[in-house]
Amino acid sequence: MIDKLEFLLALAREKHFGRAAEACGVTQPTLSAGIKQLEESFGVLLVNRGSRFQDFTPEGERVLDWARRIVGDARAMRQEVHALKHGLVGRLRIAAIPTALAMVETLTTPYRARHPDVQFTILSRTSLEILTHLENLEIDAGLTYLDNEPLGRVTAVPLYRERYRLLVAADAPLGDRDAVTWAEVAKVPLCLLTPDMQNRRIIEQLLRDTGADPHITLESNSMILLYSHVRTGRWASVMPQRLAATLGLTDTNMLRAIPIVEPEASHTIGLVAPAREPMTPLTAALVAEARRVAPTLMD
Amino acid sequence: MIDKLEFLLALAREKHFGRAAEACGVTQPTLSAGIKQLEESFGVLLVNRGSRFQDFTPEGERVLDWARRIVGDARAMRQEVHALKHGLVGRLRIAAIPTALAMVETLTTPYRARHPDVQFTILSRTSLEILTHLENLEIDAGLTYLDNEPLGRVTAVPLYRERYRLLVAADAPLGDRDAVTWAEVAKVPLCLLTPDMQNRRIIEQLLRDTGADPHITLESNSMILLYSHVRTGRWASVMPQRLAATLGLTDTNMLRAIPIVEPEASHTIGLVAPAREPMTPLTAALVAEARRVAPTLMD
DNA sequence: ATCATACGATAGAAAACACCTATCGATATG
DNA sequence: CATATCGATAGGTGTTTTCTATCGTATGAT
Repeated sequence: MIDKLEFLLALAREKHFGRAAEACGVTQPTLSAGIKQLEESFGVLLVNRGSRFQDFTPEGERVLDWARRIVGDARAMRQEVHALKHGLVGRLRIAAIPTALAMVETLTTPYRARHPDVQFTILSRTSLEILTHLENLEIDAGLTYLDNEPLGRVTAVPLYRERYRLLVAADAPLGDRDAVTWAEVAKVPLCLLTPDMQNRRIIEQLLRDTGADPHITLESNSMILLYSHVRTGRWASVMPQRLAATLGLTDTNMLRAIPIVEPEASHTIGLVAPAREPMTPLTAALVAEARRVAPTLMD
Repeated sequence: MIDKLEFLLALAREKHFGRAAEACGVTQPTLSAGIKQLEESFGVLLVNRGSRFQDFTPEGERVLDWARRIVGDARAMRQEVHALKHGLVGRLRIAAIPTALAMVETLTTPYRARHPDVQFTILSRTSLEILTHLENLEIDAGLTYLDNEPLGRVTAVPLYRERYRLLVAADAPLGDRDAVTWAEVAKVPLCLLTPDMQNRRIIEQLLRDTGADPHITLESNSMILLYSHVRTGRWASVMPQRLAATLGLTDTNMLRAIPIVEPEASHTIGLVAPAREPMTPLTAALVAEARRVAPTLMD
């Protein structure tokens, strides 16, 4: 039964019987049969298919919702029992938005000190991807914006507030200022993340709110790429202050990190984890760690 | 997997492999094998047994906790999908403490008007039994005291407050009074419920608090039995006012229902249901009904 | 229109699994 | 010490699961 529900979850992820089967480690007929068995046991069609996967029926969506919960609970149960015997062992899968990647360390370092046998997989993802991956049980926790898009069924722990700075060479236009307005920033050619990133959309919105039409010279989904450009002092960018500090971009002779005002925008970033009660022990420990370090990060 | 968890739940209920197997509709070796498979899959012993069932290991208790949730969710899922197709159909299992039995009608009657295809099984149980049966998924909801013993993981809807009256013949001692004190009641021989009922313990405590040693002439776990005795006018009892009214005991020529004061004791009675989110559709509808009628019952 | 391709359903065989009956061994009970 | 009770074990049987191979259909390209 639970295996069949896993089939259904895989199908929801992959939207493709063959790939879903592969993800589950079974052949396509096996997965097809599994889905059909679910349908027969419920007496309802769950998947609309016409020679290929189309989508889920309303009933299918409901079952999917339950399946996420039941499968998640089953995994949490296994993990908890295992932890009772062997302590906290396993792999924690975390996803973070690019601008928060540098902050993951503030969680993982103390976590590892407490639980040295836990391994980490940390992925760079968009805020939307983080939420869907949380839903699909593909990650255990995420680091993302808490106050913008609706989060869904998650527990959130606020960690810090993202405030924006203009990173620019000291001898470039605006480079001598103690503060700049968004209207002024909008006139400078910028390196930013790609538009699928919420950070980019936030910044672009702030720029547009001034009435200007911002000019994005260079965009990338990789912070390393933006970093390497900005560090030369020949490119400007808008970055969260804390991130720029972590990257050492505020300490160079060439570069200045200038507070941007009017409005003094900020967004809360925090840890999100599935709203399961109780959580898996690994995740619970991460949330505990987050609550512990949050006071040292929030202002 | 889920079937095995059901085995475990049955074993927790019956504390006996053979009876648990019978309850699950399988033979004892099958159930034994199922438990053993769970143990092997977790790599931990779940049940302490030495030639017979003893108890659950700590790990077993944890698994049991998860099993309750997972099995409950699986059932809720089935019911919800079924309800999507066929509307609210099925059987609602309710347990109520004896003094609340007469109030069940205030929920079931409007419920049935809304959902005529739902059948009911209503059992008379002690407040403790109600809570364990809720835990074990043997009932869908209960009617019991909300403000005395700890309730556990349930959602509670207060329905009404139980206040106490002395039921006594008009020509008996105290029969002419407009109000009596608990101290006075303590001197009258009474018919009450058996001591496993919380109502009995509540009333007896109130009587003892006066310093007296109450005299219980007759006790029973059946309200019908108490009713038939009290109705003759030859026996006295202490009953919740609302119950006495429902039974018509306050309208006879012979009998009087006298408010008991000093202290003016009262206890909240309400609907309890498993704290599952979302609930099964049948249970959710019952809780909704309770919230609807509560204002008409509470004072 | 025709062909090629991708996708999911179906058929049939082999393997795995679950469940049963019968029985054993151990431990309480008289 | 005899007996009954309980749960584990053994062995056999029927079902279920899963595999490989193939089919039918829709889609897209030529």
